[in-house]
Amino acid sequence: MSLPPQLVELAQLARARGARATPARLQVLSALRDASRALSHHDIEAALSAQPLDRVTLYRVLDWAVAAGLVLRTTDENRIYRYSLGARHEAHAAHAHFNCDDCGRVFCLDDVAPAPAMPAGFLAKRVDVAVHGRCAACGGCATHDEPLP
Amino acid sequence: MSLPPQLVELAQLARARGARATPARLQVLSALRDASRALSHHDIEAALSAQPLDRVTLYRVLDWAVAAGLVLRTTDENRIYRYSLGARHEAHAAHAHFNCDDCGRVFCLDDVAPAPAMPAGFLAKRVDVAVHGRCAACGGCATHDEPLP
DNA sequence: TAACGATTGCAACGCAGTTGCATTTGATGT
DNA sequence: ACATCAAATGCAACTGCGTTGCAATCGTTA
Repeated sequence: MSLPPQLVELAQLARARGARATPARLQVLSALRDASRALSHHDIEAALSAQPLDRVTLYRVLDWAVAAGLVLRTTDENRIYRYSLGARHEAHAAHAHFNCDDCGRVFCLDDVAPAPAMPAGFLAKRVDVAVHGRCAACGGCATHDEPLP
Repeated sequence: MSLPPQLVELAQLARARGARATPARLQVLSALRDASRALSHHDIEAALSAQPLDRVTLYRVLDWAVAAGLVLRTTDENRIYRYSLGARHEAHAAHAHFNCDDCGRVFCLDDVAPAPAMPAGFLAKRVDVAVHGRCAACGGCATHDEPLP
């Protein structure tokens, strides 16, 4: 069983996490990698329509990928999960994300924003910073494209 | 049909917005006012179990209250709406919220955090800062939880 | 108080995500 | 190459939040 070249890398990713490199996983990861935006469950189903995947299997593959740290899951404004390939962000005391309004992708920002001042008596445990705008790939400010993280 | 004193104020609120001061609305607003935390649909149903309200009516009352700016609706980590009595916050270029992990209430922070540094080519349009922790009413500073580093 | 339109209750629906279980299959040891 | 077995899949049915359509009811205003 020789794998298409664009999938061997993904297969290694899966196996490196102690999981099987199944067609379902490779197809889903591949679809996410090729996507120009963060995909919903429906989007992925549509992208894989050539080789249909069971709804439940897709959910389980996505759960696995998120747990394995291969995929980032976000909740959009309509309370729908959207998935994008990307590194896991460990639980930080503070972390910052960039959400592209155009393609929906999520980027982890290296820079950690300082916590705003708290009113008296308030205890801040974690600060989530979500920056919304346009990423470089979508022409944020008409400069050079940056490679994806 | 005289109104209990604790409801007349709410009735005026409703009528001031061109809406009828119906029992359903007064009960829901009253429950939210008395709550020590942000309530989900279920929480409110439970709080009104003495005088049951149709599920749909509750959804519609809440939709109305949110649209009228009487109630703040947030989505919790499980993609469930939670409602709390409070003023509507208009769209800012940047705004900061404090979410209490204990009571679930949401507070608007006056202080606006500066945007973190953007990678080249990224355009930041809006920065949402969500601080999670414990509010003063829940004893934020009286605990031994680790503060931010 | 009568009338009208806003509001409610009911029933049925839609959709995202989950669970249980029998079957299949990728990786491993021989 | 082949047998093995836990991991992964597919199917079916289910849960739970939220919505829609419509007829009946009720708050407000004249």
